[in-house]
Amino acid sequence: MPPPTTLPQESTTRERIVEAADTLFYQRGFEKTSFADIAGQVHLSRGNFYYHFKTKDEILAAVIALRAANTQAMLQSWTASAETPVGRLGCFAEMLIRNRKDIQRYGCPVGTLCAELAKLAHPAQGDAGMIFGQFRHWLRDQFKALGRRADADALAMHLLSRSQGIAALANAFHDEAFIRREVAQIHDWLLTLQTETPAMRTRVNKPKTPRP
Amino acid sequence: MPPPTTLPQESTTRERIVEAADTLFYQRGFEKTSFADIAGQVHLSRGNFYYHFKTKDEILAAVIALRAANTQAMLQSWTASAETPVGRLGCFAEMLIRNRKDIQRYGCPVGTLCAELAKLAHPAQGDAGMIFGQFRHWLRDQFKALGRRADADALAMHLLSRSQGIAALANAFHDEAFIRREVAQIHDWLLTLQTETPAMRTRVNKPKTPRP
DNA sequence: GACGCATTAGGACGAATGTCCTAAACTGAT
DNA sequence: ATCAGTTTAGGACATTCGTCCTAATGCGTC
Repeated sequence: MPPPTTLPQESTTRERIVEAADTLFYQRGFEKTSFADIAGQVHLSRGNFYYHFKTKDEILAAVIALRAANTQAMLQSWTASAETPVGRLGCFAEMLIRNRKDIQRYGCPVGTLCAELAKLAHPAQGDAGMIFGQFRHWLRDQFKALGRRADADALAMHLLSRSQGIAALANAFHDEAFIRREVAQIHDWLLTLQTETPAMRTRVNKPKTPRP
Repeated sequence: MPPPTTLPQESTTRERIVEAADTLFYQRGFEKTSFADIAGQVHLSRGNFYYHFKTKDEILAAVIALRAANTQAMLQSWTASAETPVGRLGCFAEMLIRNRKDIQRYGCPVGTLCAELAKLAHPAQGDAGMIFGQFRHWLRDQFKALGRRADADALAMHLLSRSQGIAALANAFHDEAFIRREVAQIHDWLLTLQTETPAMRTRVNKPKTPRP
């Protein structure tokens, strides 16, 4: 068969492997998930993995790439689904509500993977961090659209940080009410940003409180 | 030898094992740290561990107990070292600055351990979470002393959550400036709490923004 | 039917792991 | 010096891991 410029459907099997690995890496962690675990989920023989993925790090790279693609799609859907920057930022916050059950059980998929890879000093650490970067840049764009050109990145990091903290504690305490309370706070904060006067903005810029 | 009511010095070796395990669990994670790793640090033979600790979970329990004791001591020192509740809460925030190097490399010791144990569905999950509980209750007491009797626990969870988010992102991005910026924000926020009027307090209580 | 290629199954291999046993070494009291 | 109890060293054990090899199978094309 001549090599097609675009992959045909190439990968029913490969995709199923990557999706199973994605789920297992999230639920059990990267290190704890073995070839046998993934093979069991996909009903494949263990040794057969060598055909699709020569090493475990290759699977990890594929999972990170999948998550990056899913993240990009999600960010685009948020961009399309809300008219205003505040509405879009609200979509980001609502993600914590939507995924609250998984978050309480397994934490944030991005945060826990980054933390694990950091401890392993794994080469893919930076690639995993780039998923955070996707959120960061998208959030930054929304804050810029809000008129917060100067401190858009700081605000993006702040909001991302808030979401990470909420996920971490919701996971540790299995506390759904806490998630809802904090997300409501974030919505309130976003509304104050929308209606803030330019004079209030400048106060927030460099070192002091972005009025979280 | 008759069993002394208080342990003598019982444990130079045992203490050294637990301290080495504590460090390694933090830097490499619980699963990734092996008996051989700890033995190497303490210059002991691997098999000898069976004498001191019959299973890896026993070492984990000892490490968690050690961390709980260290946490208690730290909280007491904060209580003693500052006159005002805001000053004490500031000590908590400053911990992020003091430990910024380790946090950037390995994340928060408590948060990353809880996250790992949650994924392993480990029985000691709740014990590790109790270290978060120590911080939570101490913070709650400080907010109560501030006059925030009604929403003290929510404020404690909020501040704890902020610190977790900061640690998570500082770890992912290796960004020291971000830590300093966010900690400065927290200090500013604490000052607003100190000077807030009772009228402003009530607005904050139940569901809406505790004016983070 | 025969060939070529992609895919699969099954297992071998060495290394590492947690656990456990046994014999030696050390220690203090008699 | 002897002895009992504590501590240590060294290695056995079964299991699991990531990796890798080889033979068989499926399948479309000639």
